Order: sequence, then structure tokens, then C-alpha cells
Amino acid sequence: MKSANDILKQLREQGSRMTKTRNFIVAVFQNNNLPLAELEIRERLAKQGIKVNKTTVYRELEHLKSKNIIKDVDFGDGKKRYELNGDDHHHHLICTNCKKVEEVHVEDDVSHIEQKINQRKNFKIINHSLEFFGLCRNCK
Amino acid sequence: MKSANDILKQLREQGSRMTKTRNFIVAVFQNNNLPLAELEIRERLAKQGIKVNKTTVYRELEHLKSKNIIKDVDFGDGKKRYELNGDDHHHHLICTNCKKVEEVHVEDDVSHIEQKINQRKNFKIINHSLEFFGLCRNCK
DNA sequence: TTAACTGCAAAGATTTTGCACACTC
DNA sequence: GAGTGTGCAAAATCTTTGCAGTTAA
Repeated sequence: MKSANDILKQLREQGSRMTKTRNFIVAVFQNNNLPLAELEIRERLAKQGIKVNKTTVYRELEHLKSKNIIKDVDFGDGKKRYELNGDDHHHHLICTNCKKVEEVHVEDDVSHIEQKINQRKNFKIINHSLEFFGLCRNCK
Repeated sequence: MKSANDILKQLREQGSRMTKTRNFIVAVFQNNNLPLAELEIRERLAKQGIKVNKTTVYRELEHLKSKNIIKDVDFGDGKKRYELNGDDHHHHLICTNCKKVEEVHVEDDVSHIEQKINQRKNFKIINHSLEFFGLCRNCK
């Protein structure tokens, strides 16, 4: 995983300014390696005594996404979530009972599916969403 | 695919009443074999001169879902979508340019992935979401 | 200095709730 | 008649926009 410093350096090189809010939000993603929604980010900041306006968080998320620092992850619950856009592509196991999120690596199999689709359909796949819902070891 | 009559019969047997609105909404799903959001349903009804309140549509969607007539499909755009819950499991190719939706059948490969996960993780998968985004033959 | 960033209030979009009335069975 | 279904208004959530003021470089 990229260090927070690497990320901030990358942002600086792309013309972003170093602000307190930006630093803290990047740190939140570093310290919580799972998809986060706006309110969850603000709550984590609040625990550290940092008060940020929700508009600012939404705008910072758009900004980090446009710089490819973070990417969308959708749990289908109507909230926008994002996580660090690292090298390791992974998907999620989401416990519908306790809401815990685990990572799972099945990217090779998904690429295989995409190749099959490319062969059979005249469709250029750019992206996919794949999340698994069920019960974790504690809840099942 | 089940006929509209089969569906209405099934609903009747499960205690649902036959109302004008329910009949029309089931027909919309029959005639549009792709995931639909609340407003899209109401627009299709409006074209037939049928005016239904949005609250009623939301409630009917919940009702049909609880009876397993329809199921959730999430395109990650913040809208709740549903489609008929037929025998053929399929996924979708969504053109990010023209918004066209195609079906694609890769359920066998997905089952294979789920089996792998069951072996490796102590997690009981109940459901998954899998959609592909990209450019269709016309837009690429 | 100046372009990027921030906060606040207000507006938008989607979905849900409460309540009175209507209709199916 | 009883209980399900419907419409309307209002509220609840989540997200975006406009604008004025602040800050990093």
C-alpha cells in the first residue's frame, strides 16, 4: 500500500494544495482500509476532534477520485462509498447482519469472465462492480 | 419467463389483492425485461394514460419484492432498481454513454467463484451484485 | 496575489412515513 | 365488514449548488 506521504506527494505534483482537511481525510483512508461513506469519514474525524463541513468532505471525495487516489465502491444501500485505489484489486464480503466488511481476491476469475464477454459480445468493459452479501463467521 | 397471469395467480395465492395498479406494474415488468427504477415505471404507466402516485409505486415495489416476484438490481447511481425474478440468473452490461442495458449470462462462472470463497473464507454468501460498465457496440 | 479551498444555507433528488379515504375479497 | 391498498402532504436521507470569505503557494 502507498504511504500517506506518497499519496500527498502525488497530489502535490498534480497541483493539489496541502490543506489540513485533505491531509486528515487521506489519513482516514490509510487507517481504515475499507469503503467509507461521507458520514463515516466525518465521524472518524470528529473522534480526533476535527470538525469538517459535510460539503467539504463531499468535495474532497470528488477531488481525490478525480486524482485516482480513491475509487467508488457501491454496497447498494444508496450511499456513495470510496476506498483507496491501490494496486491490489479486490472485492468485498459484506455481512448483512453485523455489517462487517472483509476483502476477497477473485480478480483473476473476474478477468476471465470479462475476456469471455469480450469474445461473445461486442461490448468494451471498462469497469465492474462485484460485491458478495451474506453472513460472516460470527453471524451465521 | 413466467406469464403475467402466472405471476398474478401466484400473488393471489399468497394473499395479495388484485388491484389495477398491481396489474399494471406487473405488466410493465413483463414488457420491459430490464431493471427499472420508480420514476421509469411511473413514466411507462403515464404513457398508457395511467396515473399512479409515487408512494404507491414504492410500496408496490416493496410488496412485489417481498413476494419474490422482483429483485433488486443496483447500477450504483443511487436509485433503487428492480427486475423480474425469473429462473435465468443473469447480469448486465451497462453502456456508460447511451445507458443501454444488455443481459449477459455468466452465472456458472460466478458460482465457481462463490464456491472458491466458501472454501477459503468462513462466510456464507447469500447474494451478490455483479454489473459490468463500459461501451456498447454503437458507442465504442 | 490568486486560484484553490472551506463553510453555511438553501435547494435537489430519492425514498419513507402518517393519516384519511377507497377498494377488494 | 375487515383488512389491504391508495393518494397527498410532509418529513427524512443523502448529495449538490451558490456565494462569500479564507488560505496555501
